[in-house]
Amino acid sequence: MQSFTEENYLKTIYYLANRQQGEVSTNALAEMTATKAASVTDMLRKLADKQLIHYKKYQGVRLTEEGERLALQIIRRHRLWEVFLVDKLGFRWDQVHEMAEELEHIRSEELVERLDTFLGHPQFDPHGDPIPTPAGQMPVTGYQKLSEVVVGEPVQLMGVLEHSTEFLQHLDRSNLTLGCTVVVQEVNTFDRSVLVQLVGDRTVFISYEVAKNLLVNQPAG
Amino acid sequence: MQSFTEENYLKTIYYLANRQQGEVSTNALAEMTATKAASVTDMLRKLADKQLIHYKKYQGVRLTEEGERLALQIIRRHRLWEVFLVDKLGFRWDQVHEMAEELEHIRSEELVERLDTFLGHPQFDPHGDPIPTPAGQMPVTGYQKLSEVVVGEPVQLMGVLEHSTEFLQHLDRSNLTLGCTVVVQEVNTFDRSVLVQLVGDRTVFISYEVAKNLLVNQPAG
DNA sequence: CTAAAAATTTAGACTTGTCTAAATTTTTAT
DNA sequence: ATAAAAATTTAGACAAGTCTAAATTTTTAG
Ligand SMILES: [Mn+2]
Ligand SMILES: [Mn+2]
Ligand SMILES: [Mn+2]
Ligand SMILES: [Mn+2]
Repeated sequence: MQSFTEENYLKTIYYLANRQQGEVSTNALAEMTATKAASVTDMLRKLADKQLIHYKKYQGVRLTEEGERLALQIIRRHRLWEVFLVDKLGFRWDQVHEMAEELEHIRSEELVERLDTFLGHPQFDPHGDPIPTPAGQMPVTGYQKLSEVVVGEPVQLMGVLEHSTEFLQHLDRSNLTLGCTVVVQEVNTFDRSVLVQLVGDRTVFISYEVAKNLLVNQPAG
Repeated sequence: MQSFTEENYLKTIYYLANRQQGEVSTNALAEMTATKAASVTDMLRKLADKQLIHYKKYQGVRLTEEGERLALQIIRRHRLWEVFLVDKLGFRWDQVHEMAEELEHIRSEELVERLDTFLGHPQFDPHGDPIPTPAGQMPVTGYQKLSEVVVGEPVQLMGVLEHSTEFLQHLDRSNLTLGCTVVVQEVNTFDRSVLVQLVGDRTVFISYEVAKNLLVNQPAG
């Protein structure tokens, strides 16, 4: 049984490992968890003792199989609670992350599985992130960033890489919602901003900063 | 902002104060929280510093107005989550207490109020306990114990005083569900056990140990 | 290759909530 | 009324998780 803190470290290691190559560094963890490197080192020793991470001093860290299984379980809980908060309680997608940060630590296998059933076995959370399976597998999605899409290709908005309230509210104000279809009309080489056609709606200007945080999917075909 | 531990102490003080007269003792708190008296003393000093309790050394403890408001807020959350677990997720009434012990500490005013709305503003939890108002008022119920009901009076089963899994499952096995109407047919003076007629069903034998933990209401009239 | 910079770990300390053992206060019983 | 018992508090300690400052190791640059 892990503490809240240990669970948060596991989850953070998982995220960092999946957005760089190779081992996760002490400093990266310190920044992400808003603590100091010395504190991270202490925790890494503890997680290594519990066989949840592979850890060699000065060499960075990697989850063990068991550690990854636990991390995915926590992410599953987080994302299911986010679906609950949006679908059932009517929160907006920019309001739910902090509450899910607490709810994800509620410990009961049966609670999570009943919640999953109650929600209709959703595949994605309100931000388009895939929900890991009960067995601890992360579904793979073949999404690419909107910033990499070529002119003329109709694509569907499937997810976001940035989860801050500010970013999500900015998307709302731009009428960009998950599932909507867009066509890139123009890419400015100077600042890499793009002009997109919201199918059945208006045209929207999207900065590179925003475009590189939007995930899209080619519609079938 | 209080820690989980502080919240649990406040809740426990509230419960103990409402089932005895006057001040709550250090030992009673130690037993209820499964800690030692010395630990309780330390916490009482902290809660007194925060003005959540009235505390004089050796003289027992009493909630301040603010302390009571917080205690009732926590009890409100606990009971609403229990309703959610039973009504929405389909748990049995004997399965939900432990999960609610964790869920009650999730901090978000808006979450609780949206949950309340989602559940249809329930007045009672799955054990018949009244749900405190958002403003922190505990509704009063004029229930009496089944052990005090006289022969011949039809009464309705409204709540339980004991919440253990064993007790609740025992009631299930006896076909005693909240809301059912019963008539006491016989009271054995020797052991105070009672024989009751389950209206529209069979006759059930109820020991004093069980009867004194069942709360009933006179049906209108 | 080697010295400076950067990253990481170690040492020692603090906070929260807990404990045991000892001291103190209150209650109970003769 | 007073001694014994019971309840409570104090003293000193510990584990978890954090911090700052100092020491160590690795990386980077010249
Ligand atoms: Mn989130
Ligand atoms: Mn999410
Ligand atoms: Mn309960
Ligand atoms: Mn209850």
